[in-house]
Amino acid sequence: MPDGLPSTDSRTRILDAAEAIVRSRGVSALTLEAAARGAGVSKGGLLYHFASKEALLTGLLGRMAEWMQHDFEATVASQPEGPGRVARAMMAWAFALTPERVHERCDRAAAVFLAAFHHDPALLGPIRAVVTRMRAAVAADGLPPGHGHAIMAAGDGIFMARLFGLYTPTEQERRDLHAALARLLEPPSCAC
Amino acid sequence: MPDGLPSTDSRTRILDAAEAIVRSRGVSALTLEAAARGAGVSKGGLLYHFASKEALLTGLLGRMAEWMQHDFEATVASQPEGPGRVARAMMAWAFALTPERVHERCDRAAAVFLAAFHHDPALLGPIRAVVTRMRAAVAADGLPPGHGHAIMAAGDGIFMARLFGLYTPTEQERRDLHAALARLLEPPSCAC
DNA sequence: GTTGACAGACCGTCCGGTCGGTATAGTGTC
DNA sequence: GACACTATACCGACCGGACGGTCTGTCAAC
Repeated sequence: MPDGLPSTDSRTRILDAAEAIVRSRGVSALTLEAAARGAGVSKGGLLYHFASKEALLTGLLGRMAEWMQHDFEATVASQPEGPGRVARAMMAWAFALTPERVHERCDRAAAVFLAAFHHDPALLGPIRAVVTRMRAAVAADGLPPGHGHAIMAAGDGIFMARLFGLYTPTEQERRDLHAALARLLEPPSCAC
Repeated sequence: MPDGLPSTDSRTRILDAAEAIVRSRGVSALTLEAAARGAGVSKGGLLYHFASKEALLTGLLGRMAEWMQHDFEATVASQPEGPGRVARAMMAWAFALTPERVHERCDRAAAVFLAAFHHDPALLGPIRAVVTRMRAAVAADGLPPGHGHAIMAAGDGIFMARLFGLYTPTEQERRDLHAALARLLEPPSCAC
């Protein structure tokens, strides 16, 4: 056959299909049969690769945790060294100039989050580990205490807004938000 | 009979029980039977008051939206007038001195959020309306653009962290976070 | 002929929702 | 005040469908 889209291995296709289902039709639509159909395999085929629904979700989360870790590290590495480096990376991560990529990542993460959390909150363990590492990196960033965490919390907040579809900031609002948070990267105002 | 705890009306008891189930055992444990048992009525009794599961969730959300609106307005009213009043209220709301009350509200909101969202994201409509009003109030607050929204986003972020159990800031971290965000309430630093 | 990679019929359970019933309180009416 | 009727609040057996998971079968490749 001519190599088309389904040339990737079944495992990956199943994970992609599961993610797509949650994104488009919600957590409650993620059934084994639906994921199998989306990946072009039968239910039995899916269960051959993932022995249970929990295994499927674990696979989804593992992939995402790994990707988060790598992507975050890469973003930090792309920032110039010096105090606030990690915080700047955080802002670049959350407010990158190309919103499409941010939204893509955001939506995928949201889908995996919700699906795993609904099945069993304990499944979020790998994500918690990544977040803990991020928080540690932010805290040891050379900024005054709390500043990095404030930026991170704000990033989480707009993530959540998107997760639940609470609101979508306009481009201008995003820029203003970015500018406001950037103040936290500067040294505290002098007392003049 | 001596008026004891179950003196409240069944409707309220059912809503309370549903909330409690989601908080203690997760969204997937919220079944009509479980909620009925928790409220001390039968499944038929529950369905007498809430004709469907969706009606139950709508009731839960309506109650919470109403409470959010009232509580937020009261917090704003408790702040001194002037620029940044709404933003200060936001901070007081998210970082009140008594974490127990914040956590209580936070956990209840989280439970309702998740349950409704899982059933049908469209159910969050009333919450979206409240959030939209809050954002409008924050934007017309007299602060430089973006500053209020940054504070609000940070509050949302720590809410989400608690929602998913990602991390729990220590008391010191909360104070530092508060101090950092408080900088956004001050006029931008002078250029000295 | 053995193994890896599936297919798909089937089963048990669970859950939302229906429905016929019941106890109690209130209301008209003679 | 006895009786019929109605409405409210609730009970719980039952149904139908969906879903996770099992199991047997298939089939090409080595």
